[in-house]
Amino acid sequence: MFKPLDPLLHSELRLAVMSLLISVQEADFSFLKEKTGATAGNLSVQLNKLAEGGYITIEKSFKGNYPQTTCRITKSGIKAFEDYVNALKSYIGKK
Amino acid sequence: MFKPLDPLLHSELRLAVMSLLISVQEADFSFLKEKTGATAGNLSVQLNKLAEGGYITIEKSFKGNYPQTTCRITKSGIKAFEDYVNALKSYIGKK
DNA sequence: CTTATTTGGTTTATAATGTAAACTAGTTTA
DNA sequence: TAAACTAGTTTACATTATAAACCAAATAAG
Repeated sequence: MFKPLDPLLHSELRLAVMSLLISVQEADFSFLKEKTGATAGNLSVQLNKLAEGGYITIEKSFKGNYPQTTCRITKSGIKAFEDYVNALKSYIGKK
Repeated sequence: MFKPLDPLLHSELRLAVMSLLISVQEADFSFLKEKTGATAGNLSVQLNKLAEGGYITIEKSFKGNYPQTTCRITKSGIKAFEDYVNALKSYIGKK
């Protein structure tokens, strides 16, 4: 009847991040912060959860003098996102 | 960019309940429990939250000797569900 | 210079949420 | 009449989400 919803994706902020990363393939912390409107603290926590789950990679480097955190979605992240969307359709109907 | 997701609906079990009530218009506790696979305790809590939010009504009666809890979706519940689905599309793309 | 402000975050404390287990109240079956 | 079942509710705990506080360094202002 209802497919289970991956709890790692069933979160507004994490879902927004994944949605962005699917379309851009690479994004830094500030970009994600601006696009999602999240606070830095919350974003930091949620990015780490996605990374722990293997859905994204987090790479730290420097851009000029400032530190920079770059996120990319992984193969398994793309798969998980697609599965999540399909599961959702069992709840909301696939219009 | 991303529309906010109604937190009252952004819950696996509450979403499943709303999904069922949209299609059947009326359902008793046992029916919802069976279809969602939820535990009775969890279902009880989540139904009350939906009722507090005005998304469903809960009516208590007796069916034979047994107590019976009947749920119906409200106008505002239908609206909220539709809004939620539309908001979701800003995250997952409207395939 | 040196102090304030900004960038780019992380850590931590608290509030909100979700869930199962335990409980209530009564009914049916053996 | 005792065990098991229906139909839930309450409660306690674990998980999650979020903002506030913090940190380190860079830049800007006086």
